[in-house]
Amino acid sequence: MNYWLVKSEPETYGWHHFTQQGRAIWDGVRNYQARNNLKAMKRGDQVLFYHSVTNPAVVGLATIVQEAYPDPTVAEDPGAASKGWVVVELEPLMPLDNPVSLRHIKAEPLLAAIGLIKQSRLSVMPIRVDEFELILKMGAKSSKNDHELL
DNA sequence: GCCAACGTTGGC
DNA sequence: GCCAACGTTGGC
Repeated sequence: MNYWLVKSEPETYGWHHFTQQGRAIWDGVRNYQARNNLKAMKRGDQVLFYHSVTNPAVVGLATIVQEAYPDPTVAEDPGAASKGWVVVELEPLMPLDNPVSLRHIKAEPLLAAIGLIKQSRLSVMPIRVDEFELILKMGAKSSKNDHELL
């Protein structure tokens, strides 16, 4: 099992929209490193859903329900066809009771090496299992970490 | 709105 | 192959 984080701007495609829809085709990724991460995703992998730009925070947990296949939106994107862009499909598992803000992530020494901080512009990235579990713990209801960090 | 980080493009 | 110019992402 692998763990990942994907970013989305809530104004464009937020957690709420995702859960209403029930399933998302993660299309439009046009960065090679992000694409390689999409290709490495396996069915059942767990994915942290992160809101970027507006109130940046991890807001929910999702899972991979369909592994990578060619991005159908490439058809309307002249010049992109040869670059091997792919999509995966995601389904929501659960929201975090307390969204874990970027502020809190930066304040947590155990998360100092997380890709979210190290490579702030990457939109699809792997997460270590210990980082993943800690973020879920921080996002759980009445977490000890909230009191420490707030 | 500004700016830093960083990826892409194109001239040479 | 180098590098300047430019575009995009995303935090603040």
